[in-house]
Amino acid sequence: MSEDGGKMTSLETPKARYKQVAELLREAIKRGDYPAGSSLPSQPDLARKYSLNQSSISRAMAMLRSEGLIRTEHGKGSVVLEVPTVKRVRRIDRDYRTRPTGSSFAEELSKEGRASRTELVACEAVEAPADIAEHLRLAESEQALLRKRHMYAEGKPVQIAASYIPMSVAGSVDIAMPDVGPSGMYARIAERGFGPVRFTEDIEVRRASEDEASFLNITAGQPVFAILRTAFDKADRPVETCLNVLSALQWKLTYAWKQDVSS
Amino acid sequence: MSEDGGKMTSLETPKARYKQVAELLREAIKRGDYPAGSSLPSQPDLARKYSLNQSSISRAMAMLRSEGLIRTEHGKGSVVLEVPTVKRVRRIDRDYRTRPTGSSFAEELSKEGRASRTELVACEAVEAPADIAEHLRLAESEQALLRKRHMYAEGKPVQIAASYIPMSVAGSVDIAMPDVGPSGMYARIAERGFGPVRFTEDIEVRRASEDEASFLNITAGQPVFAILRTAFDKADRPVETCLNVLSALQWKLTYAWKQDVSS
DNA sequence: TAGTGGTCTAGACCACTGC
DNA sequence: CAGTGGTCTAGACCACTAA
Repeated sequence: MSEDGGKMTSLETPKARYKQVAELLREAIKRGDYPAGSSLPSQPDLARKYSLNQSSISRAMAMLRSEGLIRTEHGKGSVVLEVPTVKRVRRIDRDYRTRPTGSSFAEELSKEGRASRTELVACEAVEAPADIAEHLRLAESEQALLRKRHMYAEGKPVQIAASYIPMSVAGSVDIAMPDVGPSGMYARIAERGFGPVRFTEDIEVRRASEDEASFLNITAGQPVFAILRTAFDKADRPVETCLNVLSALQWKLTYAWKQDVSS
Repeated sequence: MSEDGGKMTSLETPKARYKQVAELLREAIKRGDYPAGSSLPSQPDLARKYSLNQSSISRAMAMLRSEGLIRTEHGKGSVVLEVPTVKRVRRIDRDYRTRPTGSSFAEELSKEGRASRTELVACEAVEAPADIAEHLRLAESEQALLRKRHMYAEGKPVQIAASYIPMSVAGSVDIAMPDVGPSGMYARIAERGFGPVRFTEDIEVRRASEDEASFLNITAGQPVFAILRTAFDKADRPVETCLNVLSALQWKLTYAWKQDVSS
């Protein structure tokens, strides 16, 4: 706290008062007065402090919430979130072999010295959602093997991953049984004669659903990356597609590749 | 209009009323009752229609605004925006030669049968912003040649592009003088001995500034892609970096590449 | 239970727009 | 000028959380 020791902090009116309150709180958070994980003062307290109505304070909080700075829980209060903006590196060049999609999640993080953990949430044959089915060119009612994982970095949830493989490619659910990483899956697929040689990644930004927000520890409606990677074999048949969902405001994506201009 | 012909539409209270109003308007927009470009009814009108206070209606509008569905102008009203979600394709494979970064903006669009236009906004030597300077590894106070463009698809603004080239690479401002596309620029740079062979693209999502929102015809604070592509020459020296800003909710990015797993 | 945040009203004032 | 949206208040009620 630098200049707001007293009870009264009169707000002038070049801008809306609730915006000024949001501004002050935003600065206080950046300054470290309210470190990540700590709670902001209650709305009645803030209302008294700034001589404002609770409604106005509530609007200020809504603003910070929509900026992804805080997370509010009914009956409890508002806690400050972390805004790490970490890099997620996906390399695309000729050096990659066994992991043609970029290194695996765990490896990317450990390279940066960050502990990580992956949790298998589901592994079963399902009817794929429409957009997935389209990418995999699934026939009517053809099922796909779904492997859904939750991924954590240093104990904190960061990504939801759902991999779909046509049952005609997977053969049976057993292919994923001794739990293996994505590179392992590609090896299994290759053994069955569907080795991937071409990849596409569609990057979309959309608003997080309630479920996604709850797991990722953000507020519903905040933008998330929905990255859909599809692998094709030599016959240009889609053999796997994987949907990754992660907070768009907290991660950067990096693509890198080499290219001879002369050739 | 399906079920709201009358004046009264009583709102039950499983959810907040302003959310229900937002929901109804959202559906009406999707249904086509309010086509893109048209205005919604005024807030007093809506307040009367739903027997609500103007404040509540205002909250509903704020919600639609934060979803990128409408754009509100003070004293005028709220107009419905378009939500195209068009694909922007960036290919990364060995077929690309003169345009190693993916085809040029104009070409991508024309491939989809969409008219496009590029407007040169600035072309001058400047002090580069800190993050740009870092990517270009600029020495203290070394200037860079800035080429800033505004890009339109079918008359509508879609992208802001700012290319920076170290003056030591560009030689002089003349290099960009007869206005050329990005491929042309790479050719010029190559003639001067700095042909790019390696590229990185950093994809970040952040909230649009007032200026960006104004040009892109979205609301300030809406998420935008900030894509920073950097080109390196054989000596691994950064020779150009280009920042593209475009609405994240209206565009998809696609990366595609080939990869021999066997090799 | 007391404290928290979320919603809503009735009424008010202001700033901006267009005529 | 009238009409628009943006803000704010005072007070109220509710739903949720914790002790």
